[in-house]
Amino acid sequence: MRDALFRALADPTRRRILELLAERDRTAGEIAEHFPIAFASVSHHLGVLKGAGLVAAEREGQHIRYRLNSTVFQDVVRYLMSKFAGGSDA
Amino acid sequence: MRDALFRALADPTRRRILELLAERDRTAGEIAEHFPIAFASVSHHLGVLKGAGLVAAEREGQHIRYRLNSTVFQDVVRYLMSKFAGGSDA
DNA sequence: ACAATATTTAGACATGCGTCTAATTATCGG
DNA sequence: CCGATAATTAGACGCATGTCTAAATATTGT
Repeated sequence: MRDALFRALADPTRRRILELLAERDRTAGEIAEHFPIAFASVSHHLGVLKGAGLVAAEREGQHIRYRLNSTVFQDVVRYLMSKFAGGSDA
Repeated sequence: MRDALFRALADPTRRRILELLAERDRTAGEIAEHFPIAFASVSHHLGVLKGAGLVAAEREGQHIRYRLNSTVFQDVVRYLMSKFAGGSDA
């Protein structure tokens, strides 16, 4: 579970997708436009992010709209701070 | 740079190593004892962690002592909070 | 200098992962 | 129902990565 999370964060394209979704919710197509790779590849990345719980998807007519799940990020932050950040600004 | 960081965090063995080092500094041998994999494999992981700046190594006689670099963790936390944590407990 | 201990490096191997194209599913409008 | 658009799924391919064994390097003690 935490494993899927960190593995999902390991890819730069996926992190960029997350940043885009942090600005605002977007459809799969809108996201894909931002990358030079094939549509299907972006779709694959979205699946990985969804599997890790980092994003949620909802169909909206012809489109599928993705949104960030910021709760999971807070979990990651808590994990990192509690284990490693070692007290200074944590 | 951030890439190496997140890639380093993606492996569960490496995260476990970091947790061990969060408790206290340890030599490569002490770390390796905690894992069922070959000594050389642990050494490889230590190299990855070092490459990502997450740990530092210092020779100490026959041994090499590893310690956590908590500054880098704070950077990760800051990145995650600023971009994604979206305000609640962040 | 030599043997023993600690650790890394080299090379090989299997599996995982990101990417692609092609095919499939789903929804909307006429 | 059909054609067009949006998105995912399937299958293939190459490269990255985690693991192993064996060899190399470094340090200590005799």
